[in-house]
Amino acid sequence: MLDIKFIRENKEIVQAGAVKKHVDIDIEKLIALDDERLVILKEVEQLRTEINRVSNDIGRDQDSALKVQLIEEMRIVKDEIKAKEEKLKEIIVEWQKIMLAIPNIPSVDTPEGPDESGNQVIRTWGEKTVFDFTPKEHFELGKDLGIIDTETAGEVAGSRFAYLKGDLVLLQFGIIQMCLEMLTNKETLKKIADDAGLTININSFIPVIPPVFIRPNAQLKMARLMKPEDHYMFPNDDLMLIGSAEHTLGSMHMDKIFEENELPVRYAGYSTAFRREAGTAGKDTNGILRQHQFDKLEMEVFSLPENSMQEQNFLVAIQEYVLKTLNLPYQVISVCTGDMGFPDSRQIDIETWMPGQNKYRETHSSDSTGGFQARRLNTRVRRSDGKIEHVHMNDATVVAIGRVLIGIIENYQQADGSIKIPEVLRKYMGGKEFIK
RNA sequence: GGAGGCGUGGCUGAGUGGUUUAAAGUACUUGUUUCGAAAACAAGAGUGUGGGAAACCGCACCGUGAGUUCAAAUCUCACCGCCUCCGCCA
Repeated sequence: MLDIKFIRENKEIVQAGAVKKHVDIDIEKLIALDDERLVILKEVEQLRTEINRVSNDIGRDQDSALKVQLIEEMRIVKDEIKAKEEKLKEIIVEWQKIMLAIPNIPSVDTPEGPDESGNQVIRTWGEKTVFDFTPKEHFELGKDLGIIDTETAGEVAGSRFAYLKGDLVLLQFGIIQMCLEMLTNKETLKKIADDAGLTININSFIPVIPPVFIRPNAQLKMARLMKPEDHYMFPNDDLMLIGSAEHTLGSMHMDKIFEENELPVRYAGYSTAFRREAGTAGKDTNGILRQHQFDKLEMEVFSLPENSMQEQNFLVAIQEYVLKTLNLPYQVISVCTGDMGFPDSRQIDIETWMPGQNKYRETHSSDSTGGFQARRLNTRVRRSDGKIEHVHMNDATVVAIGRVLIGIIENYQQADGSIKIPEVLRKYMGGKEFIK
């Protein structure tokens, strides 16, 4: 959510931002409603002042005849307030509807574009893996090795589910373990920041296993995956399944105030993510690229406003460090206005080279939301001079399990159909060199 | 799932319808004192919102939402959360 004062003073910027994001909003209507809101608010407050003043007199007064008369008068004022408040309520309902529908404004360095075709490659790293045979896709390798079983999962749970088995499971937990060690090691974090040319406060990440259920009310404040059909809903319990750990990490501090010296607060949340994938029927149906259920390690950072841009650069540097450590070729993408998330001011994605498909596929995302989510969540910081303002929030993938596994399977595949285990992960797999 | 209790500012905690502008303590900020600190003493200070250049003024906020009343932290109802006990359970 944006600040109504900011909207009033910068309506051209807000309108232009929405147009770039292809979101329809009616700012003129909002401002007209807001004018009306302020007028009635003032009237209600004036009437209330009168009631407060007279009621105090009534409590103090001993003259019972006068009392009866004043009470009678106040009864009329009360009815007047009631009528005005009802009107006010109607206006606020309409007002909020528009406020919630206004997207965050894209940063100046965000490329403009209609959809993902407008995304720009910022940089690439690593050479595309070279094979002296024709590389296969992950689902074929996975099936032959008995480590991915989508057929049984299809019968048991339906499409877009899978059984991951054997060494692939050990590989998953090895990756997670490696990443958690990295995120809780100040020296490693400092090295990553230094290499990226960032001078930032190195608070290590706090590992979290968050709830996978969330109240729709809290989810609305995160402003993420907003269409109801994107989520698994449990109306009997007023709950929904999260689409990312971000949903329950970001809402951890709603209605809370940080002290300036606590920030940045960084979390690394490990959870299963659930997505209905409505409207993607027929897309990426093979294997584990696009699943209803996948595990993910996600970063969520609360920072001072002036540091949030650096913070996003840091998160991207961490993502690149992970891929470099695994020696997976990738490209970094600046996501354009037509493709970026509703609450984002700047979105950076990373696409990892998938030789089986012969293309880069999205494996990481990094969202800078500025104060947009924090305003909805009412998450603030008390500065050292006592002033209170909204924090800035960043979230970013460390590893999305299905997709990073595909990256390893396809890039590390051997002519005989086995998969070489990246050296850094072998210590988590009993020293094993190959999955075969 | 059943029974009981509780929810007040950063924290502790008083307040059961009307000079309550939410007591007091603590933590916090500033000052006095000191070579410096501690201690002591003094003063200041909640959040949001509307108006104002500012000083300041108004309104709202005691888990959330409705209601009763001239007047609600206080009474009523619903919901949420926490605690204790019982039941069930990895």
